Amino acid sequence: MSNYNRNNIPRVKHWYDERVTNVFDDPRITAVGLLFEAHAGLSARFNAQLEEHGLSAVEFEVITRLARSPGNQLRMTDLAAQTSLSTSGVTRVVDRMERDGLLTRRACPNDRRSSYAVVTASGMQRLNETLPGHLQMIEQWFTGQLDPEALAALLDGLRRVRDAAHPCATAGSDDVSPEQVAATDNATRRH
Amino acid sequence: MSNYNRNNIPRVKHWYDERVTNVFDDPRITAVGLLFEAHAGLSARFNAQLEEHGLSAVEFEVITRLARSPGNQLRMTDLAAQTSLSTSGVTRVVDRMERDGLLTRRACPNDRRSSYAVVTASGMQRLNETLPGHLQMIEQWFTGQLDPEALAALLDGLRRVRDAAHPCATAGSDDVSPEQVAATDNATRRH
DNA sequence: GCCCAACGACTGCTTGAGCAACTATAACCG
DNA sequence: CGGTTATAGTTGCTCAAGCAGTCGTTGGGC
Repeated sequence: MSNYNRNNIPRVKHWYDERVTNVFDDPRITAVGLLFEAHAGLSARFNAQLEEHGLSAVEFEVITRLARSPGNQLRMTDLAAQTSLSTSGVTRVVDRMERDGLLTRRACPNDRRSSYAVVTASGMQRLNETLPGHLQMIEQWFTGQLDPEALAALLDGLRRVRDAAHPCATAGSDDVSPEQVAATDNATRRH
Repeated sequence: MSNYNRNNIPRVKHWYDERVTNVFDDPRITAVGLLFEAHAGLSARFNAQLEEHGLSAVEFEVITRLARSPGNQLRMTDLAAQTSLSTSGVTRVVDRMERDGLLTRRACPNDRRSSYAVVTASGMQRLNETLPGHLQMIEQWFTGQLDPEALAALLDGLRRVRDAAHPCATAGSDDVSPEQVAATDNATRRH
């Protein structure tokens, strides 16, 4: 370590003004803050709308992921891998949603250890009631805030960050090969 | 195909390919997924590094926000407004951090209802140990993933989404007038 | 000065999520 | 086959966080 970088803060790049008033007001922190606050803000908006339909964010994610899977079903483990939940978390969400009639468990014919979570007719109906409003919220607070080029740039940047940082979230899906999943999964999934 | 949009999903716009394979694979959902997965991925990376220094994400946010406030202190309520926590949540985080010697409570001289949370010397030291690695993580997984223009575009887009959707989070800070805070706060803060 | 509404912080209770331990099944291997 | 190991899911325990209710304090109206 030479002496052009006396403080032990990593060397800054040149995409921001170096004259910072306070060490803790680092532009990198601000950048992260921007992403996190955007996320928090959207979450809050979405939660409010989802709650009107009696769904929490995780329940909505679960039912959506099931609904777009073949047969409207997914094995518990695959569901856990696709969501931000642990397997025990999935057990409990499915418990609640089964109690509420949105989902059912179905035994897996080939493997008696596995069971599928399946969306019921009532669950599909709930989703159909919820989704239009949800898409509207997305347009209102997210995609509609930017013109097409800016949005494309934003999504492009997000995709790159996601690809770099995200510890995999598409197990059991058809658009990702299982080997690819197995390779990256479980390494950094949970802190 | 005359009846290709018989479901009640709102009509899609034109910044993406309209030929979707599945109603639930709407590009708007994908866009949100991108943002949320980027957030989740970064969170996981950051948490891992913070945990090495014995800090949770909220604790790090708390101590950072205190450290960049005048006097390394903030009233409990203002701290709550700046973080994603409720006031009772702040009470408990500060409890834990006080127990761990990172923070102290200090009575407010003018208002005996209020109390300040103050960073201790030990807390500042912990922060100084943690911060360099944290900034390095940000560069590694976020800002360093993109060239300057792409990053600027990303941040610009995020800023606009944040400004639209975020229900205020800078109370008690000097860069925002208190009236401005009071006006937007509490309206949509918590679901 | 007195009263009452507003405010700041704290506490009891509940909920949701993760980890670790456990059970049942499957796969592998000799 | 019989035994060992790995996998799928569930359950007990713990912990963090929010809501609602409480207590002390403040400040405005009279």
